Amino acid sequence: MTLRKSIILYGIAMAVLTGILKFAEYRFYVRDLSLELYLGLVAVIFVGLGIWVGRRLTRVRVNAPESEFTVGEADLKKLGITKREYEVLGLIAQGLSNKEIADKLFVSTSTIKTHTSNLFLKLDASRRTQALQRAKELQIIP
Amino acid sequence: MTLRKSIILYGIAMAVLTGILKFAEYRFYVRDLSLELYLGLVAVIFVGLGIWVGRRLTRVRVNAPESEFTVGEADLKKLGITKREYEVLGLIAQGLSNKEIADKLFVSTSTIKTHTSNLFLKLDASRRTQALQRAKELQIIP
DNA sequence: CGTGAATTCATACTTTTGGCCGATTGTATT
DNA sequence: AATACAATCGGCCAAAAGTATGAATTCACG
Repeated sequence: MTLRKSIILYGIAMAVLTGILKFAEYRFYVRDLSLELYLGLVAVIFVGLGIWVGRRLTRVRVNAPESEFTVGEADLKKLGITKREYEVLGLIAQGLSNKEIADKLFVSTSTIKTHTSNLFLKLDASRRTQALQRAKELQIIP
Repeated sequence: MTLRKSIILYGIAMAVLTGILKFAEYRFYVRDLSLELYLGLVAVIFVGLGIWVGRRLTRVRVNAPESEFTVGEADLKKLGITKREYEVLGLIAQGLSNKEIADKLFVSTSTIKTHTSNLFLKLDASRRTQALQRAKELQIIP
């Protein structure tokens, strides 16, 4: 998707360049604008284009560190953490109690306890705060 | 510092532009390169300049969020959190139990419980996980 | 020197959490 | 059909955490 966008982008850039050069060719015969003004216009246009391209390029580099929270679904599988367990983990991170989590997910506290117990096994923790710490280390939560 | 760099940057850009326009004025009389080639050269130069400027601009935006961590000692005072309490808060964030914290600080668990209770009051929390969440919100812990 | 804040500790009680058992249901997968 | 696993629930007990209250000590500051 990003690759395709780049291709389209460069295609547009080439088209614009060609168009400007064609216009320049036309200008070569007509010549009623001052050359300085003309060059200034071209310069401004291409500076703008350059900024746009530059931001495109850096946006990739910028988004890379930002999206280091592609919530490693691979890590989740590697640890054997299920969807439901991960959901519960998130709510624990929000500071909710078992009761509150149970109410929010429309299940009993027993179920939440089972999920948390399994989470502790998989995260090698014995307290929720420890589980949060480990989960942060493993970068499976923000 | 960033402002000064920007000023210098724009100064250089203006100088280059002026220089190119002057050269163009000269070219207007000499005219031995094809206009297309000349325009292409200008375009390339200014695209490069644009990219450079664009990256400068984005780099500022990138570095800003990185340095957003200054353990707001002002916030601590505003909340009335003491040094010892903050110390305990940090150990809670590391996933330690009251007993472990007590051992690490060479005090009794009673003391830790008192500190945590006071922390909960000041952070408007009633659980350690909730306290951690609030503390993160207030940016007094990473 | 007194005052207030911080730190320390204890006791008693309630709530929450965690560990350990077992069990049922539904849904894929083989 | 048989197996595996996710999700659900319950009970029981113990440990940890949290609440309330009171009190002793230390230490900075006016």
